[in-house]
Amino acid sequence: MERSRTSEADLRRAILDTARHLLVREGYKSLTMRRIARAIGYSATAIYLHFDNKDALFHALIEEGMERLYAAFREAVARHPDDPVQRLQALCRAYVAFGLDQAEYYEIMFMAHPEHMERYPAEKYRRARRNLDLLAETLADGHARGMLDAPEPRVGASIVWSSLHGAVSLLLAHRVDVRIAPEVFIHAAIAHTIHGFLPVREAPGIPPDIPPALPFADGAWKRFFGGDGEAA
Amino acid sequence: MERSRTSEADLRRAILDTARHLLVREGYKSLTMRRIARAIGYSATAIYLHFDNKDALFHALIEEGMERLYAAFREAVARHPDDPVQRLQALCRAYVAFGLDQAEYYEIMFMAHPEHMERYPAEKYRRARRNLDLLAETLADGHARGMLDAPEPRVGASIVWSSLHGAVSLLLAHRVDVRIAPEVFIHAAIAHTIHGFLPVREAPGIPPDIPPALPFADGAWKRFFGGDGEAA
DNA sequence: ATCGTAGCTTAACAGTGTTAACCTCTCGTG
DNA sequence: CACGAGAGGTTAACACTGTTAAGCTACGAT
Repeated sequence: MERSRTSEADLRRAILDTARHLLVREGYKSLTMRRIARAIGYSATAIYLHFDNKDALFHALIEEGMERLYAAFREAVARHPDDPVQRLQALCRAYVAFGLDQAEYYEIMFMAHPEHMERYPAEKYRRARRNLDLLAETLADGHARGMLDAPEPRVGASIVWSSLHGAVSLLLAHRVDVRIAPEVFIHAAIAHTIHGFLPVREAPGIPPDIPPALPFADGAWKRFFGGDGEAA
Repeated sequence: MERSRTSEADLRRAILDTARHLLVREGYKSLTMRRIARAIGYSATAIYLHFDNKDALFHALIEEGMERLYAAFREAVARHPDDPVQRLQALCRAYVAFGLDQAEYYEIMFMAHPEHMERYPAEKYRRARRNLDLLAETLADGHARGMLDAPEPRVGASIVWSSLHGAVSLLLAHRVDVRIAPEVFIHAAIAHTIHGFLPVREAPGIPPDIPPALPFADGAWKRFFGGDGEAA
């Protein structure tokens, strides 16, 4: 139809833009090949000339999302160059804000079912890793200054991510107790995430460190981790 | 075919069992109406005589899953009737163990896309709420004894859930950094979750409480929460 | 003996992702 | 300039999906 917009070979660009818009405006379930094609005035199969399959299109969108999140993260870091705790808090806020504000982006980035991610090349998660690195550096900084208890920043960064991801995904799925105001929940989630890295004081009945050793006696998750050792 | 098993009108039971087995053995994507039907020797439409639609079948499975989780939770509570911190830890372990051991159950219970949950009657989440109640009671107990800092147990319970859910869902999606051993990550996630409720000590540059007021200056997530006020 | 209906069937619809075959038009080379 | 190659697009089709409409069969009650 009005094919003037995609005059050159940047149809790939048009596909991605349309996919993103469709995702944001119509929602996840409306993101189908035929619908994208119809929106840009091409046939569905034309998409396959630029993307191997729907997964590949998803991966491209995920990379874009990671880039956006990274931009938000860097801005948060730049805003608090001195205080690592404040910086950590700014990062947490940036993450939650990104997740709620760009909900559909977040969904395909972090909530897409593993089935879609099977063929995902682990290579491409480098962009995602940069975001974790910013968290790890902040934790390491705070640990060095004695303000945060994060002896293993890399693990700590994943914990921060994991904790915030839980909050965002439950919010997006509307699974949080209705009697709790969203703002309260968000504030509590961020506070708890940071709180978990603050040094503890001795108190009655509290071991200096949460118990040691293996978290489970029996091999509960062995079945799960038995099959494949790689992740991303 | 061999329809002797479903001699009576408990075909509903057979559908649920088959769906669960199929889910566990073949994975999420193989859980289709036709496949379930074929497995029990009925036609696909026969399922619609016992369930309104696929969502309703999912809901039934979710309720079963919630029941199982509740059983595991009650066992954890019974094992540590005295120490709330130990009890909280046992609950955390039970949750993670359930998530990893019954991965497919966990997926439809907590990771199914909101699209599937649109028509879900909020009423039915009462079973889910009981699990949160056990967490809340434990937090309240610990708070009363000065061992845990959880002034609002109901919020705290959701935070615990949220935190663990993040860990489990990232593990199930194989999204955790490959350089971190799963056992290490799991232990750190549980430890951090509990740690977040331990009283802090004064330290250089750390405010007594993580900052007050609204977590965001601009109305970042307003678009998200603007539309619908109900959740579940 | 007949009617109603519970319980199940087949046929069909509107979708989905994806592939194969074809068509057209431009561009580099003999 | 003529021509073959191939880039970039098309339609038709396959094997699926959830779901609905219509029809069949057999049994229990009147």
